[in-house]
Amino acid sequence: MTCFTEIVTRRSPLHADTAGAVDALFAARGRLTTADRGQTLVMEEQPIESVYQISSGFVRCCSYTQEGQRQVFHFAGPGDLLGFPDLGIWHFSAEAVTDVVLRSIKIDVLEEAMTCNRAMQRELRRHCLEQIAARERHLVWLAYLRTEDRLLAFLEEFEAAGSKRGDMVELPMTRLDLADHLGMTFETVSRCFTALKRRGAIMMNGPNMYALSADEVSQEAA
Amino acid sequence: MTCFTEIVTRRSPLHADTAGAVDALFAARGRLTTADRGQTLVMEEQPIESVYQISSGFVRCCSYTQEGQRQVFHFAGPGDLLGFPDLGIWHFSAEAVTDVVLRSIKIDVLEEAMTCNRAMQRELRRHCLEQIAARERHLVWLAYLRTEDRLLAFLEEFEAAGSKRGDMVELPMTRLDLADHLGMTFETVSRCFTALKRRGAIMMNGPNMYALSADEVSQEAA
DNA sequence: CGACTGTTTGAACGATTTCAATCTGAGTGG
DNA sequence: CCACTCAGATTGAAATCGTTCAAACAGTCG
Repeated sequence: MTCFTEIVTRRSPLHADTAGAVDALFAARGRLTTADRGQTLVMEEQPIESVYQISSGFVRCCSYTQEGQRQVFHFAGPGDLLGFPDLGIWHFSAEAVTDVVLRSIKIDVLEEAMTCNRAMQRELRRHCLEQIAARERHLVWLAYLRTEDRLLAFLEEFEAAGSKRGDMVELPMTRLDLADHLGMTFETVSRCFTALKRRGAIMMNGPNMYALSADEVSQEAA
Repeated sequence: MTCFTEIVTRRSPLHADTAGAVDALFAARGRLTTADRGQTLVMEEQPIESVYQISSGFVRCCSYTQEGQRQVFHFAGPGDLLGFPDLGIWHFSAEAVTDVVLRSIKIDVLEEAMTCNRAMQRELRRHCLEQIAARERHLVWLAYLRTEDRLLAFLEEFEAAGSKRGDMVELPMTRLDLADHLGMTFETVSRCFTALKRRGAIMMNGPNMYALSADEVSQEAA
């Protein structure tokens, strides 16, 4: 119906039954905006004026400690929403990992659209729940997986999120971005890629294209 | 007004302006229930029939990996809510860390109360946002803090959450509970307590009563 | 062809886990 | 009242994993 066919593939199964109301709102009232690689879209603590849906490209959602260390919570891609459970101020910064195209709508347009719209409220609530679930999965990775398996878990989730092109998946982010997401140094990320290749868990074509090997995936299923 | 004076102290500042609607609902329609230490209140994946507010005692919210490892996301105490952003099924297990008293209300009573009640909807949304923020703080601890500071960060947050009694704070949970929360082994938790004592960051009275030392707190403020 | 950014690799060091032993306090039964 | 038991807590020593610091490599843009 709309032009979001490939976009919706990044959504979690949770959204399957209700997805649509928010997409429709962005399709109807979203203003197209662009941002260059490296540009900061929104900053933590700033007041929210608009909320966004990514059309193409990738964004890292992150925050910084007093010591200047960066924690990347999420790499948002096509179809993903930015700013949703937030009230009043952004609770993270969003920075373009690649050139990005997004649709924006004013926050009061969204709030108004949500009033008395049970479907949209429910969609928002599911979105919050999925955010929490994602953070908790992430927490388990950091707490229990050694670095190599942590990276593999990420690669699997990233592929499953729908970023597959043909038989290989392209990583839009650098080793340092991954390191700040996975709680390790970029050297360790690099070493883990090497180890996963050697172990036969993945194949790579250059530093940014990978494919999970079939037996590794079925191992996970078992 | 109600009997929740000391309970509300565990709430985050975020709630300050809107807190009340949900508390009032629990006060009016909540059924008192009890659970013994060790008892599982709700299990991950099970359908939600009721949601809860803790009156007294502590509960650990956690999930288990296939390998049986446990990740404790949150220790919920007096005033805290259980089951809120969830839709349909519990997304974590809740187990009593101490004997617990809680109020429960049927899920459809809550859903009905939320309909057309903007204040309650807003309160729920803030609650979701606070949950996400808490998970993200937690993620930063695991990614960037070494074990000793991770434990200290927890002790500070736990005291700030309002569990202070007199000048000492009582820890209701075991070293293993803490370990599964902080992503380390219980031996390391124990060693960290010893190190923090030696460093002068905390004082202890038995293994479960602690007080943060004043200069350590002001260090954090600086 | 440099210059630059991002990636890979090596070696020494340090932090945390693992495995094992010991200690403490609360509750129980004689 | 005391010895016994048991769960939880503490401590030690060796082994492992990840970081740090340093150097080399690759691809891209002027």
